[in-house]
Amino acid sequence: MVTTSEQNKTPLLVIVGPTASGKSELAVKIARKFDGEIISADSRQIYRGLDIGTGKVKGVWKSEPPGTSGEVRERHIKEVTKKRREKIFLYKGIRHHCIDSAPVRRVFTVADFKTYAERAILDIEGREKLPILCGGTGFWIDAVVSGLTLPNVAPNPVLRKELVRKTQEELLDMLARVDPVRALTIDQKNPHRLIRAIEIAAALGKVPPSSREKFRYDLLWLGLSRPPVELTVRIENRAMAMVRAGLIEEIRTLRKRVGKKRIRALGFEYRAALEYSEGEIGKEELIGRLGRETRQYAKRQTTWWKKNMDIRWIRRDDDAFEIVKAWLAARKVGIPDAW
RNA sequence: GGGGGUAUAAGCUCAAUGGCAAACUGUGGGUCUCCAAAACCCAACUUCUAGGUUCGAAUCCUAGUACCCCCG
Repeated sequence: MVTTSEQNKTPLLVIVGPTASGKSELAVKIARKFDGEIISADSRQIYRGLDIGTGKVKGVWKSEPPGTSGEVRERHIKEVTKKRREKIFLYKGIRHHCIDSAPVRRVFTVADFKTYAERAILDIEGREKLPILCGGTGFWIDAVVSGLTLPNVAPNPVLRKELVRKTQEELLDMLARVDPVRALTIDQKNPHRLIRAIEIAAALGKVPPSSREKFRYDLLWLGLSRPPVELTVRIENRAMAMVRAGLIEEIRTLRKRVGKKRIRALGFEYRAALEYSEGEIGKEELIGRLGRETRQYAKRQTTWWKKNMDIRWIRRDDDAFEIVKAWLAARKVGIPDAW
């Protein structure tokens, strides 16, 4: 039997698609069929308390039955006692990772996600299950699967506070002085990026060149696409469903825990819902905005994935099953490149 | 019936001493080394209608149309 390099790598199924395309449900179906676990790649479902506005699946937290996790027995008794009631997030019987992993108050970054997701993949691999990375945040997915190396510089709130007061020109000047190379390649009118680059340069002297690690995974990219009209309808329905499901109540609960500024940073649904709960806009406008802004977002997502030629776009669940089946079979036999 | 006012992009708010018709929202396309549902970039579409004055009109003049206000 031919052993290919692909076989030595961890298999990783990646499922992408615009919001409201139904990729979460597809991922669950695939997980059930092929014995997998899901890693959510969603920059906001990572937070506890953001459920309705993020379209989080209605899973439940359950204590892991004793003995399920092999490593638990290996641990020292004391530690076992402390950690014995490890909780897992289950939806339709499928374990989900990277959901409810951080408090809203904290800012969870791509770098954090990369760490968490990689740990989850190892964990799933240890249980000999198929890891399925599924979500709408393209940047987060790429950071994990394409091995994007992020400079090891944590956000510096003190420096940022100082920098946000500066104009875009001043920021560009500052960056040009410390790192003229990066100043040329950067999105020069984008204050966010300028601040981040200055922050990195302040810590490391200059911004390291963008680099990619070697591929560690044997990837299968699946993209769930919908005809534009159908997606629009799904998005409109989703907007109304969100309000009906209690988006406003969710905002009120959040308001007790964090300030308005933080809520606004949690995405357009939360910005709009906040304005509604403050009486600044009516219900009709709220729903209208949710629909419109979701459509715009879906477009940005599509733009992100457009250039990724590895994605196999499918429309029906059955097509996805076929492709996954063939991929797994090929791995077993050792066909180097089934596609 | 008489008097006064307003009219600028698909929409809304609305800018332009008689001198290249802007901004906002939306729409379409795009960017991406740590808040990425974020932030940013590019593009297309406009002066109510018809005349007149002028080298040149969104702007000044005349008439019309629509809407608003006041007096009958």
